[in-house]
Amino acid sequence: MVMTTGRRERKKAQTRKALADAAVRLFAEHGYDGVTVAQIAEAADVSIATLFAHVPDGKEALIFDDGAGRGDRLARAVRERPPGEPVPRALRRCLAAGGPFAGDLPPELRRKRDLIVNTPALRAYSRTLWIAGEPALAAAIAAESGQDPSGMAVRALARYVLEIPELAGAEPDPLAAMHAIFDLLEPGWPG
Amino acid sequence: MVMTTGRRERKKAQTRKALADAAVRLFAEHGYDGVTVAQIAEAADVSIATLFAHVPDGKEALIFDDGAGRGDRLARAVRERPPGEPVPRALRRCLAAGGPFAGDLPPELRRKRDLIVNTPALRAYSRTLWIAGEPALAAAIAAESGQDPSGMAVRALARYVLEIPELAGAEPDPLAAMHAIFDLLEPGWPG
DNA sequence: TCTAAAACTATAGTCATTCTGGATTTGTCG
DNA sequence: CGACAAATCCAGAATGACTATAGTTTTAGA
Repeated sequence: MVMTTGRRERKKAQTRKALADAAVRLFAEHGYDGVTVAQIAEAADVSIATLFAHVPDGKEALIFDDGAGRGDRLARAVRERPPGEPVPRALRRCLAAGGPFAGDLPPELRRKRDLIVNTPALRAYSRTLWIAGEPALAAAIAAESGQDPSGMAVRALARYVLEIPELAGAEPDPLAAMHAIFDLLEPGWPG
Repeated sequence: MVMTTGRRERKKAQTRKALADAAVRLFAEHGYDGVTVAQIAEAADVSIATLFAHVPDGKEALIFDDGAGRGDRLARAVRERPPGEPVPRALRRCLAAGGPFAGDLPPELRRKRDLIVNTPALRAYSRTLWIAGEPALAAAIAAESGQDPSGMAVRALARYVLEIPELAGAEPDPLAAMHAIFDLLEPGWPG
């Protein structure tokens, strides 16, 4: 019996959000290295042990409370794209919509995005979140082009696409940079 | 006056090597996480403070004593390739010669390579060493194709090439995997 | 209400890394 | 040679992330 809306789950999500909010605020104020996990736990009014129970992946994971499913979104975009649309175009669309490429964000999210882009530890962790979706994306691409999902060509393609945010995110014009990379990858695209 | 062969430099290199040797041996015996830097310092007969003076980048950097210049080798391979040879072919040759792709290595080096490939922390650090050569490789590629060295297309190309070792290094046939990736990148290659 | 799982906490570790402050060694120059 | 400055070394303490333990509170569900 999975009661997804029990008080327990609600409190859990609430605490997780309090931790993420405290982390974003404090990081923005004092910088990532200028804040200790003890201070974040204090600000969220929980013990350090509880903090790590909620965020087992550690300090860098604190601000990423909105699920890890970044890479998986791309796989879904491929699978559910309009019929006839080429795979790379679907990927361009999906990438452009989120992550570092979205044009106008609420100031709160913009601050968070800048924080990630400008903090090496957070950028690196963000990359691992994206890359975790590699098998899913490789499977989706392979299904469309009739290739082996574990073959190197498909795997590399998935990896290269998933690394675009980190590669283009810090450019003056991230969106243009993203398209430039796709223009590079598309000629070799299978199928 | 830079006396490159003074006793000081010699002792320094000697200690650095002792640390690297002790680290490789202990890591191979007990695994990366099964060894503390204190044990490595002990085995090399130096204090912990001295260990960090020799290896400021920390535990992962211990076994990489042979200069960081991996990525730079690729840039040189491009610049000094035989006249008329396409850039990608020169890169294939250079990559195939070293890193995880070399066929027959002395058992000592093979053990070290397996250690790196099978240890996430070491693999990640190895990647940062490769990637550090991105600007140099991008400059070399740009010079050949008459493009802007800081343009996204060239930068992405350099990055993607430098990530081949991490991407293909763990495959059953690393060399074949490497060539598969180049077959993917070459159609979009500029110039 | 009763019970067992889940969540919370304080406390005490372990480990990597940095800092401090002083000793020792080495290159150089008079 | 002998002294001086720089580089090197070291013990020891401190910081900070993270883990392990063991006991307390809260909640879900019968």
